[in-house]
Amino acid sequence: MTFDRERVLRSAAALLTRRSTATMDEVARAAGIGRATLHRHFSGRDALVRALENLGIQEFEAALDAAVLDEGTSEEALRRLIAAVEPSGGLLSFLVTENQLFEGEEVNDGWNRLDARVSAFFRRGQERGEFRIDLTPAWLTEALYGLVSTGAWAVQVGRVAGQDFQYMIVELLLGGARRSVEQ
Amino acid sequence: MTFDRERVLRSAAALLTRRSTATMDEVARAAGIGRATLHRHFSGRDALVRALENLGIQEFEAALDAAVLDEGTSEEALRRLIAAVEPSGGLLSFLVTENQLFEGEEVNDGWNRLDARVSAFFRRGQERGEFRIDLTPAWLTEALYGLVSTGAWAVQVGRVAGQDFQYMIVELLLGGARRSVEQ
DNA sequence: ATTCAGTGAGACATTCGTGTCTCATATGGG
DNA sequence: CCCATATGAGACACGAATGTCTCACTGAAT
Repeated sequence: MTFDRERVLRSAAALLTRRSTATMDEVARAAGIGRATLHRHFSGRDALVRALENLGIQEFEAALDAAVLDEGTSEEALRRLIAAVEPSGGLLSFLVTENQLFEGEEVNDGWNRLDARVSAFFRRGQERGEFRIDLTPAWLTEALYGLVSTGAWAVQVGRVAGQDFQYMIVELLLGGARRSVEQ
Repeated sequence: MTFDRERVLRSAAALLTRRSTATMDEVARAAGIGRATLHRHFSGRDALVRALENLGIQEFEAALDAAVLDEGTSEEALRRLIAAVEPSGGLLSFLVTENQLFEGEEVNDGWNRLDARVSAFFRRGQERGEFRIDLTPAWLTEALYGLVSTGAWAVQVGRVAGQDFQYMIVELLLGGARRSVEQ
């Protein structure tokens, strides 16, 4: 089979999301390639995880771009962001729970850049009077990550229907569980 | 040093939350005991993680009991639950991200029981008209776990002040980020 | 048909974590 | 004060995963 880097990384992400301790051999099998081939393209397990980090950062950044957060109301922008980020949910879920491992410079640079963008988005929303000011942008950012990660996990294990992913996350993040007069 | 099972489990949870791949030796060092002693009390790594699972389940169950969820409004009950669960935040954070590894029966029994209680709480709240009915109890349950876990993590790495833990989680879970007329 | 780059399978040595053991030491009770 | 229990440190073998290598084979381009 011809080597398809993108495909290999996808299946690796899917597998590692389920079992973060999966063997290099298992990762290779899951991708339908031999262990030797896997090693030819990723010098080691670290390199593989690093590549997954970069892929996740790149996809999240692309989602941020695609969502054009400074257009329309903050609520609309958030809905666009969650929609854009959904396909990367599994990968992000893996990275959020695994990012504890690395302290590489470029990786942290990448996350810091993303954090800054998301955080700035929430701050803008607060300044515009669309978001509550008693919840810090840093916390809202973390909560966004957490909910996306939790949502992707819940969908993967079948606790939540895949078609509800966006709605559940956005609605909870925006409106919370309380039943208010507007609902 | 005299062996303190509780203390060892606590430090193990704290360490494993940061790095889930930490060595048995590192776990022992972190607890200030020798590796041999650790092995004397926990026959192996599996047994250690299993003990952490049981401790977490036990603490969460105690928190559920302490919160007397069927007393007062659902909102008050939720605030009590989050307050009661805060001390176990780090441990739960570890278990939530790590429970993917095990498929043991008793462990799953424990989680299923907890899931059922939390889920039933949200369903009751919906029936009483206090919680939105367009978010499923299963999702609210997962979101609760996710936010508690994310919150504990955010506090641990210093992104959120420890004293804000309860407020941030409860407010986001109940009211969301949107600024509404009642705020 | 030939060549050649890339692949899969397997063998191999190495590293690392684990689990067990021994022994000297310390702590605590009788 | 003495004894018993438990601990810490270290040595050891074992197993698993890793990383490297070789070799035969495939498939595609020339």
